[in-house]
Amino acid sequence: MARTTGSHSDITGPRVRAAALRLFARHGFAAVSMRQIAMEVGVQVGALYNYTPDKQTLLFELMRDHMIELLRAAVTFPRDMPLADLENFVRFHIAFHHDRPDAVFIAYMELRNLEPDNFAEIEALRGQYEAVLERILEAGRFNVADRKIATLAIIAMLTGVSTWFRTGGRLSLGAVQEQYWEMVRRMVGPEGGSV
Amino acid sequence: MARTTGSHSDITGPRVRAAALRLFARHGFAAVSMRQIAMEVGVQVGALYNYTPDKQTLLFELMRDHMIELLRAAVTFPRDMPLADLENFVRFHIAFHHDRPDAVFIAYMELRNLEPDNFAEIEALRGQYEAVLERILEAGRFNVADRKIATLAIIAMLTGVSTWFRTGGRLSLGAVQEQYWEMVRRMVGPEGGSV
DNA sequence: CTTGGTTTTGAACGACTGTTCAGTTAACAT
DNA sequence: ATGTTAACTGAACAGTCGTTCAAAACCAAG
Repeated sequence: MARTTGSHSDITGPRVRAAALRLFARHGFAAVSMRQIAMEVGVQVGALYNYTPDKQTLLFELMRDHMIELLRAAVTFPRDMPLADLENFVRFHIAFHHDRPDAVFIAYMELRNLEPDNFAEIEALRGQYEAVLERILEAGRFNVADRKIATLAIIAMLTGVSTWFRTGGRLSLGAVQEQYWEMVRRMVGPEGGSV
Repeated sequence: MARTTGSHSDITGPRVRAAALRLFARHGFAAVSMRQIAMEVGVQVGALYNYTPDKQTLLFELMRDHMIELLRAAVTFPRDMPLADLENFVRFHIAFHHDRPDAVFIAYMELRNLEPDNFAEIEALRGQYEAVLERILEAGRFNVADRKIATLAIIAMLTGVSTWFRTGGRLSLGAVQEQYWEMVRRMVGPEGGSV
């Protein structure tokens, strides 16, 4: 046997990435072997190397693609009214991360498994994403003592949702978005707030 | 050669745990080999098995000990005035986690590498810690729509500090505590707040 | 100085690791 | 129908993995 029936680059390629994403998120980059990925795809190990030069690059590209997609979606904000932009950001962050639990998990947990150059690139993208929120906080005259800290605090808080939220649980995603928006709104002080 | 001069169980034991903690935090459980740990301790691999039945248990006990210490420190709160208790909790959480960056990192990142039974035990301890904050929020009549969500949001926000805070940076730990307390105070609404 | 117990070594076990590549087969163009 | 190329197999490479264990070396007590 060699090439299997119905085998195509544009079919196997995405399947390799999907399997890697799933397994890396589930068990961690270091704990997953190339043979496990191959088995999930239904192919022999060697075939994977048609789609990635090595395991490290496979991880890096998954993270990079996720961050780029996140960033692209984030910068399309209208950027008109700061309070509305902030609300949009909060709801967007929760929804976007909820739709991609595996990618989110990897992007936050596997940084230490990246080689220095790759790490720097992902960190830069993350910085750009944080800058989106920071600019919103800057545009509105929110009552924050330190804009950078408020940015990081809000993002950490919102990202935390994906560690416990499960569809079909006590609360709908909409209800969660609502409550987090309420908390963030209060956190950044007045401006249509409670004063 | 066999036993080396000055070798003692009560010296090597802690050194094994310290090395494992450091390496697991740095590179991840799955990426660290028993031989690496042994080398850090200055001993051969086999010697490690005088101090742990296996690698998995070594990880589990590090996490369990950390969680127990965290919990013990947390339940000593006076539990008199809710607003003061909340402030104490915020400052405590930041300080405690800042003092143990490696243990914190492991406790939050290596859950998926625990076998089911071990996982359940750590999760139970985590639940108890969350309950401490939840009870504080319950005692005070804070303006939170959902107590459980507020609990998780606050803890996620506070824990996030350890991902970026470095001693000697722009802000002192005290200043960070101050700002986070301010944000939390606003987040949970009135009660000596801004209304 | 000997005995008994604790601690560590050194080597080995079988299984698994990421990666490479010649050979084989399916798909497509002519 | 034939030739070309893209996709995959199967096997091998040199290491590394967690774990076990007899033998050796140390420490303390008698």
